[in-house]
Amino acid sequence: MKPKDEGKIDEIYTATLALVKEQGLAGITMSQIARKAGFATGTVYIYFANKDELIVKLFDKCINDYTRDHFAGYDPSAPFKVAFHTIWMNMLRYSIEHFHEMVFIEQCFHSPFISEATRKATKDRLLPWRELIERGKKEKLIKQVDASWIMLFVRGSVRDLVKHCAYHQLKITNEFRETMFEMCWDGIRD
Amino acid sequence: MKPKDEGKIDEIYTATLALVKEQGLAGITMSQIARKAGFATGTVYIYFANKDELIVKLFDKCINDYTRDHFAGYDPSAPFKVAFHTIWMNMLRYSIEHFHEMVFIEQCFHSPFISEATRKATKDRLLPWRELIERGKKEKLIKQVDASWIMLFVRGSVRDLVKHCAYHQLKITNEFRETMFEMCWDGIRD
Amino acid sequence: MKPKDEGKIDEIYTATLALVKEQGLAGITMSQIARKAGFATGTVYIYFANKDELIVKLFDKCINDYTRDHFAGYDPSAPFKVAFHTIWMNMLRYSIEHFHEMVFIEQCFHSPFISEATRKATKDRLLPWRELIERGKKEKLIKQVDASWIMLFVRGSVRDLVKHCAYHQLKITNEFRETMFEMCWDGIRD
Amino acid sequence: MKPKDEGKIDEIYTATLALVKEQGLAGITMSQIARKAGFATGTVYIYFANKDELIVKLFDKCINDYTRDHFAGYDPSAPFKVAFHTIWMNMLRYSIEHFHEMVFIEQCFHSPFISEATRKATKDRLLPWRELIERGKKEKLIKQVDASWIMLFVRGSVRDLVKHCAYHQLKITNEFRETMFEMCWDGIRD
DNA sequence: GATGAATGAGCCTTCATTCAT
DNA sequence: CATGAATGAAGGCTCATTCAT
Repeated sequence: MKPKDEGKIDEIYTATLALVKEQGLAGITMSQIARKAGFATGTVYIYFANKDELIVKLFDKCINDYTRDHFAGYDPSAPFKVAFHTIWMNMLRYSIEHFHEMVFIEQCFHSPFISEATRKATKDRLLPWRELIERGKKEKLIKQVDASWIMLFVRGSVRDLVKHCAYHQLKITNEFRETMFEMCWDGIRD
Repeated sequence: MKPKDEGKIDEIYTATLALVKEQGLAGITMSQIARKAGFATGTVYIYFANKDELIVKLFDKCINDYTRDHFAGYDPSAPFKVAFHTIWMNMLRYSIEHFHEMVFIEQCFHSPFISEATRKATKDRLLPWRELIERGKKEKLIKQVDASWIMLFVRGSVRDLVKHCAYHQLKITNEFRETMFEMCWDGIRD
Repeated sequence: MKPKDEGKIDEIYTATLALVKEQGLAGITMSQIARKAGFATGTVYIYFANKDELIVKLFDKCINDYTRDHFAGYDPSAPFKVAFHTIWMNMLRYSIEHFHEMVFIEQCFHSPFISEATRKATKDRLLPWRELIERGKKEKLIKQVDASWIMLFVRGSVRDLVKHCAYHQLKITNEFRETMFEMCWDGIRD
Repeated sequence: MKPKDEGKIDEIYTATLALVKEQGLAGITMSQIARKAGFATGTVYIYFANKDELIVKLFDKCINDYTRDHFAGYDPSAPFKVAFHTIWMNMLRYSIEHFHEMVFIEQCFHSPFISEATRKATKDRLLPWRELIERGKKEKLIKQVDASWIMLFVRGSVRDLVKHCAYHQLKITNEFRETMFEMCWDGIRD
C-alpha cells in the first residue's frame, strides 16, 4: 500500500506561493499548481478538498510561521532596545526569506478566500510584540503613541523596503539592515 | 470610440474599485462590475474593449491621480521641511480619501494584468519627490541614505497606518496626522 | 434587446426526455442536452441554475401533466363505469403519448435528484381518482379492496403494456385498448 | 481470473444493489460500492475488469435468478390454475424478497450499460411461462388475448403492488397475496 | 447607444482506472 | 491478494465576450 505522502502538501504550498507571486491570486488555477508541483490535478484533491481549502490552509500556515518567527531568540527580560532589535530583525529576515509568503498574505487579505474573522484573528498572535511596545512606552524609551500605530509604522516601512529589494534584486547587506533599523528606531524613540 | 456619456466610465471605475476592495482582483467579474455600476454587461464593452483594458486603464488613472496628488500646493522653493511636510500630508490624504485605489494598485502589482514595464514606469512619475529627498540630503537635513529607501520608508509606514484606520473605521484626527508625521520625520532626519 | 425565450425551456425538456429514454438518467450530460436542444452549453444555465434544478423542474412538470391529464373530460357525476373508463383511457393515452415522460418519472424515483418529500407529494395529486375508486366500492361495483391496491393494480398493468408496445413499436389499436380495459375491469369488479 | 474469495463477489453485488436502490444507477461510484462492501476500491477491480462488467454481470445474475425463481415447484402437468398460481406466487415472492434486484433491473433497462440485445434476450428465458399461458388459452380457461399481453398485465400489476408495499413498509399478508391473485386471475380468466 | 441572452473556452472537481507498496 | 494514493479524462459550471434586438 502506498501511504499518503504528507510531504506533497509542502510541494503544493511552494508551487502555490510561487504562482501567486508571479500572477497574483487572480488567475492561478488548480492545474497550474499541480503542474508546477509536479503531479496530476487530481492528486491535489487528495490533500485538499478544494481550492478554497488549499488557500485558507496555506494562509493559516503562513500566518503561523510569520508570527512565530517574530519571536525567535526573543528574550522578554532583555533590555528594551535589545529585545526590540531582535524582533525587528526577525521581522526583516522573515520578509526577505519568505517574500512569496508575504505577497500571498497581502493578496489574501482582499480576496473572497479569507473571512473577516480570519483577518481579525491574525493580530492576536502578535501579543508579545504589542506588550514589548507597551513596555517601551512605560520605560519612556519610545514615544507615547498608541501601540498599534507604532507596530504598523514599523511593519509598513519594513515591508515596503523588502518589496523594493525583492523587485530590484538588491542584496540586503548588514549595513542596509542597520541603517533601516536606525530609521525605525529614530522614528519611534522618545 | 467616442462615447457620448463620459460619466459612465467613472461609474465603471468606481464600481470596479469597490468590488476589488471587497473581493480582491480574484473573483470580480464583468457582470458584477456592470451590475454595481447600474447597467448591462454589454454596456461596459462600449467603453472598454475588454476586461484587461478596463483594469489597465483604471490602473493608469489611479497611478496618475496618485502621483499628481503628491504635488498639490507643492512649492519646490519652499524650505525643505515645509516642502516635505506638504508632500507627506498629500500622500496621507490621498491614501485616506482613495483607499479603494490604494488597494487596487497593490493588487494589480501582482496580477496578470500589469506588465513588468508598467510596474517600472510608475516610479518615474515621482521624480520631483525624489529630487526633494536628494535636496534634503544635500542640505544635511536628512540622513545620507539612498533616496529610494527614504521614499519607501515613508510610503510604507503611511500605507499601513491608513490601512489600519480604514479597517477599523478610525477617524483620522489632525493630532494623528502630526504625530505620524513626527515619527516619519524623526526617522529620516539627520 | 433579446428577450429570454421561454420556449427554450420546452426544447431543453424535450431534449432531456429523449436522452433519458435512450440512456437513462445515468450518463446524460448537460452538454448532450444542450447539443440535442440545439444550443450552447451555457445557454441551458440561463434557464436552469444547475443540472439538479433542471431535472427537478422537469420532474415536477411531468408529474403535473401526468396527473392533470388523468381527468380530461372526467365527469364525477357520470355512472361509475363510464367515469372509470374515462380515467383509464386517459391514463393509457398519456402513457402512450408521453412515453418519454413515463420513463423519466420512473428513473427519477430512484435517483439522487428526487427527495423523499417530492416522492410522497406526488400521490396527493390523484385524489379524485382515489375518490372515484372509493365510490365504486360503496356502490358495490368493484371489489372491497384497499383503494391504493386497486389504483396500483390498474396503473401497473397499463404501464407495462405500454412499455411493451413502445419497445416493440406496436400500433395500439382501439381493439387493444378495449381488450386491455376489459382485463382491468374484470380484475377489479365485484 | 480465479479469485480465492468467491464470497467477495456477492458482497460487491449486495453493496451495488443497495446503492442503486437508494440513489439509482446515476450517481453510484466504484469507491462507494467498495466502501459499502467493506474493502478498498482497487479490490473491486480484482473481481471485475471495470464498472461496465460489474453492472452487466450483476444484471445477468439478477435476470437468471429472477427467471429461475419463477419455476420453483412448478409442475407443468398440474391443472392450469394450480400451475398459474404457483408461478404467480413465485413472481410475487421474488419481487418482495429481491426488491433491490427488481429496481436494479428496471434501471438497467434504460441505461448505457445494457445493450438492445441483452434486453431482448431476457424474455426468452420465460418461455415455459409463455407456454403455460398458451395452454390456458387452449383450455379456454383464460381470455383469447396475445400471450405477451397477459404476461405483461400480470407482471405489471404485481410489480407496482410490491413497489408500493416496499415504499410504505407494509407487511405482505397471505390475505393480501390471495386478494391480489384473485384480481389478476379475474382479469385474465375467460 | 444600451441591453442581456447566447456562446463556448476554460476552470474546478469527480471518478474510473492503474499501480506501487 | 489487498490497498488506497495517483492519474487524467470528462463533466458541471462560470464568465469574458459577442450580437440580435
